[in-house]
Amino acid sequence: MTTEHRSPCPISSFLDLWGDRWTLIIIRDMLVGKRRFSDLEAGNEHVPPSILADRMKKLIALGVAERVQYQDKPPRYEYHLTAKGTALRPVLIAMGDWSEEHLPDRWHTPDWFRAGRHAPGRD
Amino acid sequence: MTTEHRSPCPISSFLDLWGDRWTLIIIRDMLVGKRRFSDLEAGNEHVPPSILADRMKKLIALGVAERVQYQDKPPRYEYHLTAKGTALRPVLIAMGDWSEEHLPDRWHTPDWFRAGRHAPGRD
DNA sequence: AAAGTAAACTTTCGATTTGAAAGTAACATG
DNA sequence: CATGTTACTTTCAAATCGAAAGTTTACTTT
Repeated sequence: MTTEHRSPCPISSFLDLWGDRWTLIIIRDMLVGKRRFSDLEAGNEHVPPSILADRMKKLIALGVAERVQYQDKPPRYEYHLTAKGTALRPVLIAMGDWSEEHLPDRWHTPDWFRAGRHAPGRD
Repeated sequence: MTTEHRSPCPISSFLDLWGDRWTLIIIRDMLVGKRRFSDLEAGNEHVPPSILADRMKKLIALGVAERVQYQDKPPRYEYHLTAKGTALRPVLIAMGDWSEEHLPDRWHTPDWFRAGRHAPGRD
């Protein structure tokens, strides 16, 4: 993966990496505490598994997530965000703020998300 | 244009609208004070004119920009952001902040951009 | 022991989107 | 009257998307 940037502008560079319809939705779900492929796949927006697999490879290649084996007998894996990944939270909050103010009938961003915590029930 | 949202989540709704490689770059340049098609086309990243035309139609349809005729004799038009459009600035700033911290050798977001002003020399 | 379930993916393939290049329309200028 | 400027549109091959089905490995149920 050649991480080529269209210009040295930090905004366009951000979009070079994350400017698509799915990647930041996956990051959102990981910030909420989801770790497993099937969990991420089953979200509200139904990421196709082909796209999810592709994006997880990209996240790992960019150092934003890590793949960890969490059991042996049937080999199973889960994903964790790195600090570089959790640092994306303010961007997602800003996006949510714009939508809540300018689009009708959107959900509210929960306080635990703003505060940097997981969804209640996850840890 | 059916503005269909994948879910009522404000983050995914934001990505339904702006989740691509070009639209927010165009918004960035408009926030910087660029108004004319040729100005927007000539930016650092070189938006193809076919994409620029398509995105401007979308911005207008969504109430984020307006098209104004600024001369008659050869009919010429320019674009202005609405309040709904300028409200995207905090999202772009958050994106830039992430890139400055996590990608090497990016430009710094200028203070006048953070402060909500145009580029020096534009008004 | 055969059948079914589950997790984590991969493969296939038609449809959509992208983006480079060239073309168009309406005038202005030299 | 030839060239330039602005604001686009058209064309088309290539890349990407995404729905559906298939694969692998191992455990669980009948």
